[in-house]
Amino acid sequence: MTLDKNFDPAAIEARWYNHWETSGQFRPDRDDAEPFTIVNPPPNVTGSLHIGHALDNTLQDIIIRHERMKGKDALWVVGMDHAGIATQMVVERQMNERGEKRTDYSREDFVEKVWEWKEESGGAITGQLRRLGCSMDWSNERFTMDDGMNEAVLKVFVDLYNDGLIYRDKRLVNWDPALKTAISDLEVETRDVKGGFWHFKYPLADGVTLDNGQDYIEVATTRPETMLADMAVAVHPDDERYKSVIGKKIEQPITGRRFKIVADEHADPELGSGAVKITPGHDFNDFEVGKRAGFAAGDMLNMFDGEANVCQTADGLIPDEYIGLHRFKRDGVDGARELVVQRMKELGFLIPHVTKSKDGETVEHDAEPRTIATPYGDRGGVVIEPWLTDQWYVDAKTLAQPAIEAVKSGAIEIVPKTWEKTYFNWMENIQPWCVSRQLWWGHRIPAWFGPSKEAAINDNQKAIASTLLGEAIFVGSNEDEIRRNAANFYNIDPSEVNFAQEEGETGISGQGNYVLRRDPDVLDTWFSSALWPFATLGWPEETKDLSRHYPNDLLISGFDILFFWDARMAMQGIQFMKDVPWKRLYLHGLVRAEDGSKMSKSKGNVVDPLGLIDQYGADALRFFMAAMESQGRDIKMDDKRVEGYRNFATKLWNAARFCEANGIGASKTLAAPDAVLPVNRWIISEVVETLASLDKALGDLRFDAAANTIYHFTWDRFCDWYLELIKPLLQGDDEAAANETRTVSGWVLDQIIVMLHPFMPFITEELWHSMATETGGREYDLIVAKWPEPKAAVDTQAKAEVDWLIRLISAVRAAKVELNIPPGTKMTAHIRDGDSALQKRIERQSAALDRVGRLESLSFDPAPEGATAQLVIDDATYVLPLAGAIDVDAEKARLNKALEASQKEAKSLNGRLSNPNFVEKAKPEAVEKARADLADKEAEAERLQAALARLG
RNA sequence: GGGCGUAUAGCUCAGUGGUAGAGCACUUCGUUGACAUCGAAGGGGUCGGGAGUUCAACUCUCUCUACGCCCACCA
Repeated sequence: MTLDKNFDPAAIEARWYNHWETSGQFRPDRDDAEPFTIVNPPPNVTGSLHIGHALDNTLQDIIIRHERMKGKDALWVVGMDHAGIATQMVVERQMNERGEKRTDYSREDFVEKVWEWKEESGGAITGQLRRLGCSMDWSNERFTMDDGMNEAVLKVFVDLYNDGLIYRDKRLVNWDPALKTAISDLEVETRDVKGGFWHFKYPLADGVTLDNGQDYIEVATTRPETMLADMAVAVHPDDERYKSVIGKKIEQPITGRRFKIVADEHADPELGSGAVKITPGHDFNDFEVGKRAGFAAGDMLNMFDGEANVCQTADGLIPDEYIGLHRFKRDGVDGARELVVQRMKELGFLIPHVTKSKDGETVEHDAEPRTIATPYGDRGGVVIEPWLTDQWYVDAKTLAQPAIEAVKSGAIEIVPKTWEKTYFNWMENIQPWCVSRQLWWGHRIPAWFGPSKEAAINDNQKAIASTLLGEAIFVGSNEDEIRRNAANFYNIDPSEVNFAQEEGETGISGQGNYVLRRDPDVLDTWFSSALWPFATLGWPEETKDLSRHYPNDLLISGFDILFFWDARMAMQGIQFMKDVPWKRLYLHGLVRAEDGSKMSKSKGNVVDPLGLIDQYGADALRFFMAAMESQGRDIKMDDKRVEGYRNFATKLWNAARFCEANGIGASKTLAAPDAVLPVNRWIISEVVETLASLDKALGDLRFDAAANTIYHFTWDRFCDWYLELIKPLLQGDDEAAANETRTVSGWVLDQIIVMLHPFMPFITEELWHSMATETGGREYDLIVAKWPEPKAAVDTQAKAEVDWLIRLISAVRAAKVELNIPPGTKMTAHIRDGDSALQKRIERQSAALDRVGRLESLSFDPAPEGATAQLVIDDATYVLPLAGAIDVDAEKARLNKALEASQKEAKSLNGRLSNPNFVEKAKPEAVEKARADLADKEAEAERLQAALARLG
C-alpha cells in the first residue's frame, strides 16, 4: 500500500470504525485476562453529542484503549438514559407544535409515543459517539428502561422499602408548576431576580396592643400573595417589643383569618420589624416554624393548585376574587400578588416604602426594591412553588454514611482530590431525596394504594410489590362491593377490576373489599442511573460479568453531575453490592466557549463537535481534548489548537510516508532491536523514556502530560532529529548500517503508532496497516496490538553523543543566521582542545555532520588565517573559517552575548556558593551540582574569552 | 454566609523549593524529494499586590485584590 500524499481523515474514519465494531474488537474475548471496567455516563436518549460529551468520552476511550492494549479484559459499558423529564418534555413540545397536548392521549398511548420517539431519534448520539471513535461494547448496549434495568429498579425500590430506606411522607416539595411535578433539591437552581419587599400592617385582634400602644404588627415579605394562607406571625421569644403579645391573635385583613402570634427563634429581631408572617404550606422555613407551632402537615393550608393558581383553602376564607388567579403577574395579567398588594393598600394596611427624589421630595412606593434569590426549576424554567404533597423519599442520610466512609478510607479515590471536600460537604448535609415524579415517562413506582392515600399510609392499605400487578388490584372477596368501591373512590369502571389476581399475591391480606390502585408516579431518572455500575452487568442476576467487572475500575464524569449521579451511584452501589461502584472517580471540568463563557443554546455559542470532526478529523479533536485536560480546570475551546493537532496528524502521516519511501517497514519484534549505531541506540532510549512518562501520566490520569509526551517525542525527537540524522545512513554505502537503521526506525515508528493509538485511533490504525510487513500484512489490528515493551535500558553513552551532535548542529545553524550566512552554505571546522574521544565521535557522525550540519570537514588542524566564527561546545571550540568579507563586529557581538550569558550564570552560582549558609545548610546534592555547574560555566566563559581574543 | 478554584510570555495553558516552559500569534531566513497542514533561527515574562518561613520561593504559609464556580431558608 502506498500512502496518499495528503492525509484525509474522513476517508479512513468510518472504514476503521466499522471494521473494529463488526469484528468485535471493542471487547475481545479475554476471559483469562485481568478485567478493567468503565461504565459510560448514559447520555439522554434524546440527546445529541455536544462538546462536553466529546471531552468525557475521549478521556474514557483513551483509558480503555490503553488498558485493552495492555492486554486486559477491557469493558466499556455503554447505554442510554431515558431521561424522564427531558424526554417527556421533548415529546410534549412536539405535540404542542401539532396543536395537541399530552392529556389528549391516554397514559398508555402517550408512553407509546415516547417509545416511538426514543426508537426514532434515541440512537442519534450513539452514531455520534462512533464518529468520535469511542470503543464501547455496543454488543451489550443498555437502556435505563430495558427489561434488565426495570427488574433492577423494582428490586431496589422494594428492598429499600422493606429496609425502611424508602418511605412516603407529606412535606413541602419543590414543585414545578410548569411541569407539574415534584423535583429534587438538586434540580432547583437559584437565580437572582429583581423583586420587591413589601411591608404590611397585620392588625392585632381583640383590642390588644403592643406595649407602645401600636395596634398592629409590621411584617414584611417578598411574597405577599401567600398571605392568603398565612397561619401565624412569628416573633423571637426574647424580643421585648412583642413579648406581651405572644399567644395573642392577628386578624388577617383580607381573609379575616385569625391566627396566633407565636414565639420562634426563626424570627430575627435584627431584621425588619423582627416579626415574620408564617405560611407553612408555601415556604420551607415557615413549614418548620409551623411544625414547631404545633400544626400537623395535613392541617397546613394550601392555596395553590398544581399550576400555582389560587385555589380555596380548607377553611374557605379566601375571597372569591382570588380564586383561579395565577400566583403572580404572567403574560401581562395581574395575579394574586398584585391583587393582594392592591387590596392591602386600599384597606390601609400597606406601609409604603419612602425614598427621596433628586429634588428632595419624598416619593412613596408600594415595595422596597430588592434582589431576591429565587428558586427556579432547571428544566421547566419557572419559579418553584413549595407545595405540600405526598411523595416518596429515599433516606439518603443513612445511605450516605458508608459512601462517605468509602472516600475517607480510600476505597474510592477521587481525582483531583480537591473535590473530596465538596463531596463530603454535600454528603454530610444530605437531605431526604424526593424520588417520585408526577410524570408519565419513567419507571412506574411499584406501589398500590387503597381508597384514600391518607388511609393507605395510616392503615397500611397499600402494597409494595416486586411483581407487576397491574393498574388496579383488589383486596377482599366480595366482588360486588369491590366493584362499588372502585367506582366510588376511583371512578374505575367496575368492569375493569381484574379478579384474575391470585389470592395473597399482593402480600397483604384483608377483607376490606376495596381496590388498590397503582401509584401513578414514576421515579426520578437518577434513581435508575444510580444503579448503572452494577445493573448493566446483569444484577440482580449473579452473572459472570458482574463478579468480574464490579467494582468498576474508574468512573469519568463531569463535576456537574457529582451529586446527581456519582454520589448516588456510590450510595446505591455500596447498599446493594456491599462494595464501592468504582475504585477511582475522575472529575473533569466544563468545555467553555472561546471567550470563557458557558456554552448554551440560548447564547448561540455552542460548538458542534461533529463540525470540528468534519473540519479537522476525529483524531485532532480527541487529541485536543486530551492535551487540554489538566486536572481541575475547565477547557476553553480553541479551534486553532485543534488545527494544530490536525497538523500533528499530518506530520506523522508524512513521517510514515518517508519511511515507506525508504524501505522502512513494520517492526519485526516487540522488543527493541539490537543496535550498534549511536543514533539508533539513542532513539531507542528516547522511546524507553517516552513510554515510561506516558504510562506514568496515564496512570496518574494526567491526560495533558500524556498527550504532550507523545506529541513532543514524535515531532521533536523522531521527526525533527532522528529522521534527519538517519537520512545519510539510509542512502549511504554502508549496507549494515542502513539495514540496522531501517530495522530500528521501523520499530520506533511502530512504537509511536502504538503509543499514540489511544489518542488518535484512526490515523494510527491506518498507518499500522500501511507499513510494509514481511508477510504482507499485520497479524492483528492495532486496536488489539500489544502495548510497547522495549525491554531495553537507557543508553547514556549514545544519549550523550547524540545530544552533543544536536547541540553542535544547532550552534552552527544559529551562528549562520546571526552572521547572515545562507543556511545551505557548507562549512569546515577546525577544532581546538578536542580529544581523541571527540575525534572518534566526529568520525562516527561525519555523515550526519555533513548532511544535517553542513559541516563537510572537521579537522584538528589550526584554522587558517582570516575571519572565523567560533563555537564553544562542551570542552572544545569549533573554529569555522568564513569565506569572503565577514562582519567581525557581528561575530564579536555574538560571542560577547554568549560570554555574558555564561558569566551571568557563573556569577549567580558563585554568589550562592560563597554564601556559607548555602554550603552548610543546603542539600549536599544541590551544593555539588552548583559547584559542577560553576566549573562548566567558568570554563565556557574562558573559552569564549579566548575566542574573542583571537578575533583581535 | 460557607466551601472550592483561578490569577505565569500578546492569547490559551503546563510547571518544579535552587534565577521559567509548550501551542498559537509575532520577527528573520528557507521551494536541498517525508512534510509550507513544513523547516531553521529568534524576540517576548520583576510567574496578580504585600508580608512571612527558608541558605534559597514562581513553587510553602498568611493576607489583600480581581475573576469564576458550588452549596446555603435570610422573611
